[in-house]
Amino acid sequence: MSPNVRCATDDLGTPRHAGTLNRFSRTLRSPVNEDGDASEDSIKNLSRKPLTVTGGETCSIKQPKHKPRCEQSGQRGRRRMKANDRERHRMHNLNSALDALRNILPALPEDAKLTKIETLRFAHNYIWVDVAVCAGVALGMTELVPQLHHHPPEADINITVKVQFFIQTNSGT
DNA sequence: TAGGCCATCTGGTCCT
DNA sequence: AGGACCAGATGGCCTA
Repeated sequence: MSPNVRCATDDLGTPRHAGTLNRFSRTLRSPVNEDGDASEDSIKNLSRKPLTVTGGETCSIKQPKHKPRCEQSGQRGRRRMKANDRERHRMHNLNSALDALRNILPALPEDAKLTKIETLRFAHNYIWVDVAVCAGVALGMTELVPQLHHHPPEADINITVKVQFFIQTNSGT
């Protein structure tokens, strides 16, 4: 089942998306593999240019951001570097999971890549409408099911609210 | 050029 | 003690 789910307009509250909803026509920002593997991206970013940073635990001078702020030596330094490594790996895993989620969402134009927040909101909407369709079928609201698939986002909100209301009002019978 | 998104570093907190 | 998780800070990249 692959309902024509769209992101609700109010789910994308950032000014960038407000009104236009043109995220699907956006060009691909980073060269992630077509398989959704972020490894290439990660490699690219690991080799980024040195950055500068202010402040720090014991260092107040500007230092490259993607290098340790302070000279990592001694046990403390080793622990910090190990922790950084784990954190990097953890975030890569998180990104892999997001890519997997992107891959199972309804097809998008090839040059579009949902951002993290868009992916989560899209998935949320996708699940919600899917549940609403199942509930509508189960409750005999067959006239609403096609609308769930074909109405614009604004209508989706109204319909899902209607379904929710219907479920609530009929749950006791 | 501003704003959005992102990766990374970092210190803090909680848990085992 | 060490690992997992989190949030803040920072700066690069990209698009409008």
